[in-house]
Amino acid sequence: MSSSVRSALTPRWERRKEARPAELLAAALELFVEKGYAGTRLDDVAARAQVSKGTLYLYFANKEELFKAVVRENVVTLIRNSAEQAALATGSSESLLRTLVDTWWEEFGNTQAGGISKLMMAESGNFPEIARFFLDEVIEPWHALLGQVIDRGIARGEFRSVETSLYVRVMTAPLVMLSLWKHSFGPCSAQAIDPQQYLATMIDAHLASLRPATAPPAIASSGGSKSHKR
Amino acid sequence: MSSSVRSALTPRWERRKEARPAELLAAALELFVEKGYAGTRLDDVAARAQVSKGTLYLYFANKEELFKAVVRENVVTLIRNSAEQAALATGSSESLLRTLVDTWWEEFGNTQAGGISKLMMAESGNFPEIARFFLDEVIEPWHALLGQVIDRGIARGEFRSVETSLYVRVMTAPLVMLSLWKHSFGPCSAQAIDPQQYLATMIDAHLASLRPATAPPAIASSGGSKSHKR
Amino acid sequence: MSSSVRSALTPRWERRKEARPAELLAAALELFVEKGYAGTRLDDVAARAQVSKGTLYLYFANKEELFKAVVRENVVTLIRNSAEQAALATGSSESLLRTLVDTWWEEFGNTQAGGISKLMMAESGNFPEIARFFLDEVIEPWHALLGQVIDRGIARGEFRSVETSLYVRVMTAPLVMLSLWKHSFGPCSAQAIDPQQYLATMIDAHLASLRPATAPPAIASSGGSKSHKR
Amino acid sequence: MSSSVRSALTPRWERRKEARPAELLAAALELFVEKGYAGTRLDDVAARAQVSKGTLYLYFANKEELFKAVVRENVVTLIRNSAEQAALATGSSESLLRTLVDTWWEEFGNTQAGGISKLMMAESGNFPEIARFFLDEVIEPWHALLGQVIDRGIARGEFRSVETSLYVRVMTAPLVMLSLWKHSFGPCSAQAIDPQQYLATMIDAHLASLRPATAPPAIASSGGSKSHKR
DNA sequence: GATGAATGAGGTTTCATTCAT
DNA sequence: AATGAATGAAACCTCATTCAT
Repeated sequence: MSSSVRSALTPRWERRKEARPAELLAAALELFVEKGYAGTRLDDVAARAQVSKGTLYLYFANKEELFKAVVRENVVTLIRNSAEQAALATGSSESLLRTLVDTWWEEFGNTQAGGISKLMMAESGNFPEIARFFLDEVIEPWHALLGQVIDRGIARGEFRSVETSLYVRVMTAPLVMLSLWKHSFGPCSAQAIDPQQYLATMIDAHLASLRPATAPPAIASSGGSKSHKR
Repeated sequence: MSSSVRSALTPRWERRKEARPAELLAAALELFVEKGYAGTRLDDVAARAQVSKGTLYLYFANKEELFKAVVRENVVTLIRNSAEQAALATGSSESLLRTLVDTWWEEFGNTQAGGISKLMMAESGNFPEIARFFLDEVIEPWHALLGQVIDRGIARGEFRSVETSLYVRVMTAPLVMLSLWKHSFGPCSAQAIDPQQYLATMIDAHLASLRPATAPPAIASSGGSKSHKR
Repeated sequence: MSSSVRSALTPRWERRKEARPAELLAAALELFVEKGYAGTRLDDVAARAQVSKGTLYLYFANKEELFKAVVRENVVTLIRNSAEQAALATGSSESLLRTLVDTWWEEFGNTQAGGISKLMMAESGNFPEIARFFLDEVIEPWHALLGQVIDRGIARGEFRSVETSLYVRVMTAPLVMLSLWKHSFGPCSAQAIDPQQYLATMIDAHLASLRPATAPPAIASSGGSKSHKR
Repeated sequence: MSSSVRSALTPRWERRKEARPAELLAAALELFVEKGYAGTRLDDVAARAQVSKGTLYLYFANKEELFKAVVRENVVTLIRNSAEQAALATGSSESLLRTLVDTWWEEFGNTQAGGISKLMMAESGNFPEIARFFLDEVIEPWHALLGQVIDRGIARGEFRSVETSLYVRVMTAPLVMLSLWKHSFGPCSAQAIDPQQYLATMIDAHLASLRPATAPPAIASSGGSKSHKR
């Protein structure tokens, strides 16, 4: 409410001023993801954000800080997304898992922010501090969230017993790889992967894997993979 | 004949000369993996190989060619390894899969060359040509090899029917991620992942997933994960 | 209008900015002429223009482009000069020729830009494109201009008939050589050539050569060389 | 005589040894003329002479000395040639001049050594010492020789009186320019100059110029240009 | 707040020169 | 005498960063 009032009274240039950091971060994200940290020139970031190079330095102390800000900025979005997921705890654990995976792709993996993962993979060695941050704020929460759902399934007898801490990693790997692929080999590869089919294959595999050995609920198990085509 | 005589008499520096390219490539691999392409200075490569900067240029036309040579050099080894695997096609498909995964880790993922994967993820955008090469010479052959084993299992009734082309990707993802992790977040992460347990979890999950719905051979299925300590 | 106002108010550094390219080109011209293309270091060009090395690259993409710009910049001046000459078409062809030669020396040969000729001689092999440019924009126009005057003399019966296209080259050679000499052996040679006397000798020789066989105007013929003061 | 005896007794490799410097100088000459001093790499010189780079240093202390040797080597030949010319002092001064010019072209201007002139023009600033040498050993002797012939013509009443010291320069300029052209703009220029016609034009012009005002020997004067075949 | 011209440290690359064999 | 691998100084060029306006 207050924001709408302010926007009406705020002169155009002042609104710009407040929008600046976001514009700069957006431009920087694109370029960092596309070219890597070292390959990104601040000249280009400024050009893409349509400001002068000097302006960048009004908002970010240096390239490193800009990079960190890009990661942090997009990481908070991720956290927000994954936190939202945590709420929806109704229904079967199977459907919960399916929803979680689908949402992950829509809200994160398929987002420009998904490129953040590639960035962190490539640059974590050079920015341990920010890697730590990403680990704490994104990876751990995600593992926790996913682990909760699996533990819930085990507790309710829907899933067999597994070592959750490892299983979440195994299950997450195909998700992250899908995102990485999009930003790395994807453009080079002739036959593109269809994300929906890939995700369906992955979730079906794991639901099959998690089904208790003596499991009778075979009704819903096979439906998923067929219905999930794009 | 003369060559064998020569090798006995060959002076130290001449033997060095023949070893030089390999030494340079080894030094370059380490640094590229550690610092990334742009972050690696040729000064440092030369220093680590204990030669002068100029010597690098006797063997590689420029930094880009050095990079390509590093990838190719380590890639041919991979190809050879994965090709060797293809030969051993006896026993149950389950044990074949287990062996394949174990060997993958020992021969590639846990090797310094495993860092190549991280390199390619990070730099494929800047070197499309070499990315294509990696795709053709490593990824595709691996997918084909893994696919053959799965298809074999399906044909023999050991596995349920799956879309192999997608399944191999889903199954490969945790392997690659394990390797990536080691070179990215690994050093930052407090609690290290135990590779053996991780691999056991992954292979058990997929064997469970692949087991036919009416699967009777439940005897051997669970043993794997428990026995793979360390 | 605004521009004239601005120039009065324009701060010092801004006026510099506009003058920069010219200052850089001037410094570069001096050094290229003095040391040759390869012998000229961009450090020195920058130093002579009292800017940093990096500033050069704000205005010229690289050394080659700087060189080309130097030639082009000075070539347009030459063209302008030679074009001006074309206007003066009154009086005897003899006096026209004398004026042309004198002006050539004053406006071109004796100018710093005269060093351009030396540059082109030395570097035309390495810069065929720019050589072509020089040929089209300087040499050809000059040959055409000189040829017109000679043809005029022939048409008016003042000169004997000669193959103009060749004659202009023969006549131009001593001019160019004088200019080259100044930038090559001149500094080494003990006894300097007096340009005025040299040019007088040259023009007298050619006027004598061009005089029709049955030529009666012997009065003025010998006077020229003696009367040329200084 | 002694040389033929020696060549018979000298083993092949020893003759090679003596021939080496000449081969090296020949290779160096070609490259210096083609690429200029700085543009010539010793690697290429060695390669063209089919020896290793180190071998060059057995014969020449460094690049500069090689350059000087190239100039000297080719200059002594020139001197010898021009000295030989001095001997033949029979016949009319006109025919002497014609012969001198023709021989100059055949023995020097049209020779690969003619490229030396271009070299000296371009590099004299960087090698004052060698420029001095060239001046003393080539330019001065040539001027002297040409001056003698002109003075002889004046003394015998065949030529009008001119300031010889300047006239020789004016007359030499077209010769040198022809040689320079061949190594500079020649390859760029569409319509090639025909050397014979050019030289005929030049010599005819100067013979016409030198003819005494009351010149009666009009019989032979015009014939030259027409009779110069090819 | 915004600009963009200017800087200069630092990287890649070249090539004359050396020297162990 | 001949080699050619190795060197390292020096050149070109880039780009993050500063600062006067």
